[in-house]
Amino acid sequence: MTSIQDALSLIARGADEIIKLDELKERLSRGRPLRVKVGFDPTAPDLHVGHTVVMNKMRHFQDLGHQIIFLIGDFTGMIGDPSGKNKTRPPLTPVEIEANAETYKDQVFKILDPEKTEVRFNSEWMGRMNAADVVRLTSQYTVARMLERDDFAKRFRNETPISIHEFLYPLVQGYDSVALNCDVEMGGTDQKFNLLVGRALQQNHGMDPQIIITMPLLEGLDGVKKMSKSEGNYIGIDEPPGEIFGKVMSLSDDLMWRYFDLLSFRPNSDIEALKQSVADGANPRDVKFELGKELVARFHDQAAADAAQAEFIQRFQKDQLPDDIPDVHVTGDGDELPLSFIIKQAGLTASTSEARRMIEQGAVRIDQERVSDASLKLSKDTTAIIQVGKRRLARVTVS
RNA sequence: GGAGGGAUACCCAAGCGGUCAACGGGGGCAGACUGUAAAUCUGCUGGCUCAGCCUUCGGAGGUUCGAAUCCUCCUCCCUCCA
Repeated sequence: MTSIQDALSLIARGADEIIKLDELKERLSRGRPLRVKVGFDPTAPDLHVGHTVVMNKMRHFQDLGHQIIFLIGDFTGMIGDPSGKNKTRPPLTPVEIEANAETYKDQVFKILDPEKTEVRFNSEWMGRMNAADVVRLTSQYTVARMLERDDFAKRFRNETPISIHEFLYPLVQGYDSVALNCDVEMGGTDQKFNLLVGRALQQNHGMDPQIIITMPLLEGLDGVKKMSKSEGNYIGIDEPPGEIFGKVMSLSDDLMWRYFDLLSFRPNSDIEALKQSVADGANPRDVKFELGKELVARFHDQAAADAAQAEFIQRFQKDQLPDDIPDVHVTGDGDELPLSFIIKQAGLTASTSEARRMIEQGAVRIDQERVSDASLKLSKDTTAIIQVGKRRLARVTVS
């Protein structure tokens, strides 16, 4: 049995804030499994490693024997979380929500043990509410307190529109905690306000307020903006091994440590040792290899991780061709076809104009030989490996 | 309801009758370099089987030898007043 002290240090690792630590300590000392909720909007079915920061923490709780509740906000999804932007999201159909929820589950269970996870939908209780119930819910919080929330406050001050229904989001999320009788709720730092509303509502219902734990938001590959699909700066957890590995390798040497802190399951002592080794002159690339392998192994398996590294070394360090090269067939009128046309037809560039530019910039190689003539033509019945840059290539047959 | 401001390529943003396929920045891509798809430096960043041709500046018309730039109408967004 883990001691309370050990449990606390594991829970606190990487957390941005715990409100309140004393309550958590007290709750743990009760000796029963805690009910720990994390909610997700089923808006985007694709998860990226940024989402897993919180999931990793769920995993910690699960490992400590607590009850994890994976709440799918199918009802709140219709509102759209006002955290951040002002754009109203289009409402999802039940079918889309169901499909997204399934995808979510598949991906989440790469980290969590499905046997020990309670999956719930908040339409379960929200869908049953009538107008009177909703009025009762809204009576439990004031406009003034709503406007304490930073983004509401800003929008109000700047006279940017705030729709009334947006106020419902935090209330519903808070009510979820009442309905589920939660001891703990976690989320990103941007969720802090919503999480706090849960505490207030629980108290109104005569319950002990939940402890809230916020986790930092992970920066995207660019190291500046937070990771998000729309920014394209993400590592998706269902991406192929080579992609995950490669994207980790594209992290700047500085940003890599942030990823270690928030994504690695390695103990702190390990990470400190790695930092020290780099400070002592070790190649940061090799440390990055370790991170890349850990993530590939988590979302695929160890063999895939080793293969991804081997492939990376072969391709980018030794500049050799990969093992599996896609075959593409290109056809057109005339006895010979312009190379730029072939490159585009093969899907290696978006347009022939771009293909020409690539050729002019020395990015194109045919059977490993660099080509510089943008008006080069290839005769029919040739088969060659065409490369555009380091990452795009195909074995192309012209006919 | 009234008054005013704006809509330019992936994003931000110049341009205000020809020299504009459209400055600059971001992002992206490529090259060089390298111990990395790090960092740094450089280049490119409408389309086309491309020494030429074609289509772009919210939409539709119009003025003009010539328009992103002027006029008319339309659509959408924003600000202020009520």
